[in-house]
Amino acid sequence: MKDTFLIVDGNSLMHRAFHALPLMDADGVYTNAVYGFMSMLLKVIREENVQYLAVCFDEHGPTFRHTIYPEYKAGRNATPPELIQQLGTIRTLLDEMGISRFSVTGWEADDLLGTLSRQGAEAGTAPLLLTGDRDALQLVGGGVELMFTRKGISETVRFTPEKVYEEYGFTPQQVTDWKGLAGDGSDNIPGVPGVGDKTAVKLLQQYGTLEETLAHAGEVRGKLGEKLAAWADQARFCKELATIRRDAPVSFSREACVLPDLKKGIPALQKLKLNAIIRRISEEKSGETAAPEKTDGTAEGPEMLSFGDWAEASVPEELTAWLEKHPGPVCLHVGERQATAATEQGDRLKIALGGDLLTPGLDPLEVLKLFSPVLAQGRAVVHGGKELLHLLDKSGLPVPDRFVWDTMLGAYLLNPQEKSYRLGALGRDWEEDACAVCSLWVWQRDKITAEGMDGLMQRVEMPLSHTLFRMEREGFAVDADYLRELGKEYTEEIARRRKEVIEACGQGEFNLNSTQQLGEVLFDRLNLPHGKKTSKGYSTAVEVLEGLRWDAPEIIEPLLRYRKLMKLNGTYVEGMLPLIDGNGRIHSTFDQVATATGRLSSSEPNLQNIPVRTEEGRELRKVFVPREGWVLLDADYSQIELRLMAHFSGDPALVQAFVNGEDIHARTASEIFEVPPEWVTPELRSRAKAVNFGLIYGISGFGLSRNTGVSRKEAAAFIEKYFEKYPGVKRFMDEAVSEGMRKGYAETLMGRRRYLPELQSARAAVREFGKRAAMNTPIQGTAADIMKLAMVRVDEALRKERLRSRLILQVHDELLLECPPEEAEQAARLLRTAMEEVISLKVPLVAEVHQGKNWYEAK
DNA sequence: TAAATCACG
DNA sequence: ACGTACGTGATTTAT
Repeated sequence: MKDTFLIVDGNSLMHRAFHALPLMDADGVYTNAVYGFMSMLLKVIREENVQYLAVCFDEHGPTFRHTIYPEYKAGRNATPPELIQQLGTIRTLLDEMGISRFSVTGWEADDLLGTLSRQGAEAGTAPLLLTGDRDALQLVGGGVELMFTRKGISETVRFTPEKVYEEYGFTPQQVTDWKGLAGDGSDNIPGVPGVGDKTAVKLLQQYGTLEETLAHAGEVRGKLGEKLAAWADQARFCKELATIRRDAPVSFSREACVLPDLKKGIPALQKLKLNAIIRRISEEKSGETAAPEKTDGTAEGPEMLSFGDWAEASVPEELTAWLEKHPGPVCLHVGERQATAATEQGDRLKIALGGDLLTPGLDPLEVLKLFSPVLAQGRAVVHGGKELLHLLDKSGLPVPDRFVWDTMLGAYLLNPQEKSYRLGALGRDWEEDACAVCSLWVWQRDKITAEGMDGLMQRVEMPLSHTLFRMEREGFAVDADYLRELGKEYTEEIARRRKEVIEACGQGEFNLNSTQQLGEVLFDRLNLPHGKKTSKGYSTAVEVLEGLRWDAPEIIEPLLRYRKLMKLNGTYVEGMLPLIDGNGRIHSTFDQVATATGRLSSSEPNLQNIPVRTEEGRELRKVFVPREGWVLLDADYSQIELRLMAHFSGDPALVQAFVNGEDIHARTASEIFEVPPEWVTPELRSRAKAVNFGLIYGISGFGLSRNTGVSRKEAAAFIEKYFEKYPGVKRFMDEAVSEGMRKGYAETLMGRRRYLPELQSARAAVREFGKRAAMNTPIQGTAADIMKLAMVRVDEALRKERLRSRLILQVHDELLLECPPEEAEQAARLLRTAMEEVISLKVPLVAEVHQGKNWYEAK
């Protein structure tokens, strides 16, 4: 694997950071752009395993482009003085940290990027450009890739040549042709008058280059042809202007650009009080011997801030007046006996609720109504916002579309494995009031930024809670009559099968549901071979019973059938019927703070485990229907976890397989069993599939053998063969474990963490579990990140396009929408695009969308 | 409240 | 020499 050489357009990144972050004034020194710059740089350094680093800047004064075209970049707004000041600061800081910095009088940063990336590629590194300037897209290719900053600073999109084409409709080579035709307002490059972005793309798709386009100007009909002919020279000139030079007077050397130990830069960062950056650097490895730090994520907790005396409101006017006097973010809490509000500045207020003759208090609903303006203005800080949204909605009050912060979600990101996310459980013995919310908020926002999770918080978890609220409110229609009908069939057969089993056993009545009693009858009285495990008796799990098929088919067959139907009827029919509301819909709850990996969970009812694997169970999906006259859309990611394994490992064979759109399990079979693709039987493919799953779960020979029935020896051989054929995957798995040991946690692509104290355990079995979790969490967790972001995007797009279609369910890698039939096609397109383009990886993401009149059909 | 079982990704 | 596939929730029985 080549070493990554990160080349940064310093000016571009500073501008992005400056405009993305609020102006922070620490002792009269503006540091928002410096902070944003360093934050971004660190993020990329960590995520991309950067070995070499160079930061390029523009020099003051005219460039060679100005000498041939004095109007170049004319009309631009002057750089604000607060930014100019920070440009100086960052240069000094980079020098003090020992990070190589390039700038040459008369040349722009772009040209330095062009030159260094060419030299870097020639020297055998993998150059990666970091910029927010689209001009630089022309440099992509020949081993050079580009990270484009988007939406402020916390999100980046990676561009390969293919991605450039996908996104813009032209190749990197055509960027200059495109600018020659369409021009560029921000650089004051005119292009051909009357030719805009779209026309330019169309021309280039037909003719390939600017020169070819101009040569065929005669064929182009109408005004466009005339314009092309008339402005041909200007177009050629503009192309030249837009062409980034790759021969600037700079030179790359590994010695000069090697990434320094960032810890050495801490004193320089301290001068600027960039504490969040310092904390992040301190967590990074430095050499081999860095001791793993606190591993449970609970070493330090939030402190209760100090607040002034309680203001008390006993009439609505007092509360309203207080809220109006506090224009910034307000932390809110509505408890059993009192409602409270608090601000970061230390003001607080309480209102007694309920009340009786002796202690008067306001109506809770009334108080909620008085909080309403603060909520509607999006300046509320809350704990458990989704529940509050339901409360507001049910009270007929306006439902806000955003909060400033949700401390429940913050606590989850900081440690997804807390026992409870109740407010009282998070701070030590705090009262559950707005002061607790406020204290948590202030502490969390720094901590989350310092840990690189602000983007995940702001762009994923916070908006997702609103999406989930809407999904829960909408619910999913069920055909209750059909469900009851199925229940009747199940119940009848259950009774028949029960009799059959009891009779066949010949030991009199006993409770078939009791594994203990069943075990006694089967293994003690009838002396069937109790093949497997014991703990408080014998196991009667399906695997065990299946092993007894030949010993006592007259018992086992009806027993298995009984178990199956019992499950279907008990859990899915009996369990679900009471949950249907007056409109024939069920409203599952999506828990956003339930899992260690970042996935959602679903309960009451759990709609994420509705049967599908057997035809019998699958029938149940016919009861899940869209509302009258509408249709269901079902979209699922194809092999997202294996694709992520390909992305993370970068293993060429695996990446290639996905890029080529191959049947991945068949391909794996062909590789590890060393047979030509056309010889791969279903049996071989299915074994390979089990191996692939095993890898995602953190492979072990024993686990694979138990799950597939092959011998341990064979299982071990499969794994060995796999790692031989896909060495990148082996490297990735080893790296995941050692990183987990080093940092104390596993991390996803978007920076979500799961602490792994198991890796420090004295018990080998626990440590082994920790290792498997270290391998699995980045994969499962990143898949969760991606799906969550996709959901936010889909929801956002549906609302923006004013469609009536709505999201109603998520099942980890699958999304369900219900939509009016006339919207189905548009919604399907929107779904697929949003899901596939939510992030750019080394392999394509593929989403398949199906439509149907119930869930059975749509899947 | 825990353990066993089984439904899903 | 440890003893395991990763992540969930619902139901039932037994304690």
